[in-house]
Amino acid sequence: MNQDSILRSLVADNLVSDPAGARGRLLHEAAKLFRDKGYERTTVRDLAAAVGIQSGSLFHHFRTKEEILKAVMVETIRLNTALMQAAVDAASTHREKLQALIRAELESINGQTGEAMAVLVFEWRSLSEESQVYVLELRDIYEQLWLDVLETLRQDGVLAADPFVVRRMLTGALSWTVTWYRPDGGLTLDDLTAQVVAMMGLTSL
Amino acid sequence: MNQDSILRSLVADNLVSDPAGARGRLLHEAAKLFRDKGYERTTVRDLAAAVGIQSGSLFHHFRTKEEILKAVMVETIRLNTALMQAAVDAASTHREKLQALIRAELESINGQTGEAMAVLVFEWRSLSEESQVYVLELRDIYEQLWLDVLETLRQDGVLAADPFVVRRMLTGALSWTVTWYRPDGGLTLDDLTAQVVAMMGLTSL
DNA sequence: TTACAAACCAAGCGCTTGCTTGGTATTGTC
DNA sequence: GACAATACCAAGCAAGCGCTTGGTTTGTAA
Repeated sequence: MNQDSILRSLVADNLVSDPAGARGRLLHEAAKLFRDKGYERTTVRDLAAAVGIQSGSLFHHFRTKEEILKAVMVETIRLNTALMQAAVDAASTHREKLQALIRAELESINGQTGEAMAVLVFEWRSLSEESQVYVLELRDIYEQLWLDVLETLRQDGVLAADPFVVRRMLTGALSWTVTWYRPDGGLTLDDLTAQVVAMMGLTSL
Repeated sequence: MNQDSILRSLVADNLVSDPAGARGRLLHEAAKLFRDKGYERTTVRDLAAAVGIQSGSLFHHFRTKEEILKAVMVETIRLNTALMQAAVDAASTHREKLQALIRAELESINGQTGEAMAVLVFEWRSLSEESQVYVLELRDIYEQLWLDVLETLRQDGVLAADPFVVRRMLTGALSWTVTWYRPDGGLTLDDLTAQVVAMMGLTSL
């Protein structure tokens, strides 16, 4: 299962919009705008212009502006949960599984889905409370993947800290890369992954 | 130099507003509102109401709404730079200096200045570009403190990763605590500091 | 060709926003 | 007690916002 086939499978199940379709294109542009300007500063006119339609026409596809934000977040989580699951499954040892997770999350944050991931981190408060509840449930599945792997490492005696705390620290550390990491800065994602592993004192893979 | 005397000294030098004064109170309330609702969602009417005046009266103290955001950020950085400097100076060994920095930053993020620190992290994009440049300069001083300490640890052979990358990872990890850490959750800030140190494999202090 | 729904446009409504204005209390100073 | 500076209020303006409306085009299938 490579990344493309995972995406296609999700599209087929209607869990993620086809990036080539009208809805998918809008969500992609919306993610870009939301990341660059913030949700509040992005107007429905901006969103409409980005896909070449009138602002009013947006409301044919989405009932409210917030529904667009929610869709961006929901689809991003769905895609990334699937990608993470695949990354874990592909790795064999516990340490490799962690490394695979770190690498995959860095990829999510700084690669194709980067805009949407940044939105997930920084535009959380712009979601209505009920949407937050829904998105949070999806996120729990995603988080459990991490916690399971970290727990095994703890039992192996490789990790000294609490898995729960470690995961939250890693969430922050990895999310934050979106604010400073640039692929063309002489540091590849593999390098970055290695740095994180080194920082945790787990270099001896 | 305890925290209170540091604050008083900054107030005396007019680098930070007196928390008891009109301006200081407004900035404190603004930080709270900006954190809770976001800068864009907070109206000048909200800000005025929080200190019991009319919205128009705000513009007697600040020329624009954005100037309020900028002031919150600038004063927070000034205060925290001084606090960090004191924390480093008070510690003796290299490891203790790092631990002191971590502890101090956790305190900043989750203690008294927590609202303002959260604003600094999450409302960055709402600053005008020229304000960003100014705030960034202040931040560099602050960051240099960290880099110096991390570099010594690297030379000691205790830290395997690049100080620059480590600092950025720590920035993310520590900032992120604002989204999940609650002092009443059975985990003290000392515990949390210990967890971070443990996560970095530096437990043997 | 006809029928019908999905996709879209042009216009604008009602409301909220940041900020301005002209004037009135309050405070500090000699 | 005079006088200015400071702090504030009450009212509202211009612009921009999310979203609605009524009508037109486009795509699809019999």
